[in-house]
Amino acid sequence: MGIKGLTKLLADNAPRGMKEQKFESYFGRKIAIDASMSIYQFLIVVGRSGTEMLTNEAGETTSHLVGMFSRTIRLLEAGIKPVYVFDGKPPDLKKQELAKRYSRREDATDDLAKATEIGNKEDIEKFSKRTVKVTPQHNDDCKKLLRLMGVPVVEAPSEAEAQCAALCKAEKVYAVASEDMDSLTFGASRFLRHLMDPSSKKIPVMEFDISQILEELELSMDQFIDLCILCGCDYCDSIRGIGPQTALKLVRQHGSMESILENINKERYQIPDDWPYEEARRLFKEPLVTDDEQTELKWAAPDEEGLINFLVKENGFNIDRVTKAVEKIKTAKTKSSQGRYELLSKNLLMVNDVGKNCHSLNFFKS
DNA sequence: ACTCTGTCTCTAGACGCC
DNA sequence: TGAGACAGAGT
DNA sequence: GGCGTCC
Repeated sequence: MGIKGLTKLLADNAPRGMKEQKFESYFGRKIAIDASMSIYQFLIVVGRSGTEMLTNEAGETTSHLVGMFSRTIRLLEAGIKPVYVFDGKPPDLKKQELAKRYSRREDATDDLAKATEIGNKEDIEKFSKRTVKVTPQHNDDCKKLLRLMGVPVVEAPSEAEAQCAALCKAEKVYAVASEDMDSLTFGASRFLRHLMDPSSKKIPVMEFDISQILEELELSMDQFIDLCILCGCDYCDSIRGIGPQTALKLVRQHGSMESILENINKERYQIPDDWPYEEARRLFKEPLVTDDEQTELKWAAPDEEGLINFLVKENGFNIDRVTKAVEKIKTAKTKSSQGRYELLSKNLLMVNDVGKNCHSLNFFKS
């Protein structure tokens, strides 16, 4: 998934487009997050021991709810306003990639069966994680949870990453938080990695600024998209023998994919038959996203009764934990409700990029 | 020397208690 | 899945 | 920091 080798390419060629930030500096910010990606991680790791997971009385998995609940509280307590974006129907070009993932899961399922037969605990642990799949039920559970928590949910018509980027471009959120580099290819103006990594891991939040990156690479956005397709994306094969370095060189030299295809040595580089680079390009440049100006993202008060019904009664959560969490959400809401502008003007919040970015009112709104 | 490819590896949440 | 380390091959 | 628990 994502764009092959793009992190390193940017680190080497556009270092000024990436900067380390403190987790705390996102106080008051609206941040878009790909929900399915988060759910997937939770299912892999939360409360897992072999094939055993956290479950409710009916035996249904609750790991995704536990993970989503505690992470979201953590974000709210940091004054961050998360927007979770859920996947819709994947574009046809992604079918190949999805088929690959499906077959990998099939392999893992076989490996898991063997390991279970032999009783190899380590292998059971390893392979069971690879069989994880996010189902519509998981998604629905988490939508319900988030709505009860008063956190906005966006249902993307197609790719969640594309919808996140669209929210960012429309300045409805400040940035997209993801581990997936194709957020940049979709045109997110700001992109955060490692936002969720605890400070104990000593990994700082890395903020990517697309306009700075383009400036430094001396590429237009269209050229950047062609660069990403050449490096290798989810939508089509890349050209054998062309990696990040060569891709960057070719785009700089020829300016566009059409020109590259006209000019490169076709003996050395085999272009795949019916290579759908134009379609891939279109999916990055004009992805299917909802774009309703009316939909205002709202962070509402938590529904305590609803949360107790859903989490405690239906899913076996500890009631004290839930009521305490509700208090945390309320406190966090009060604290951050005065907003970023007031805190900045009172000098209660120190950030290092104020002067550079405060030319627009939207800076404070998103 | 540089770049790409394949293969192997590890890794993946959050919290609180000790 | 991704990303780092490494060996090996091609230019 | 290591380790068990969350459901």
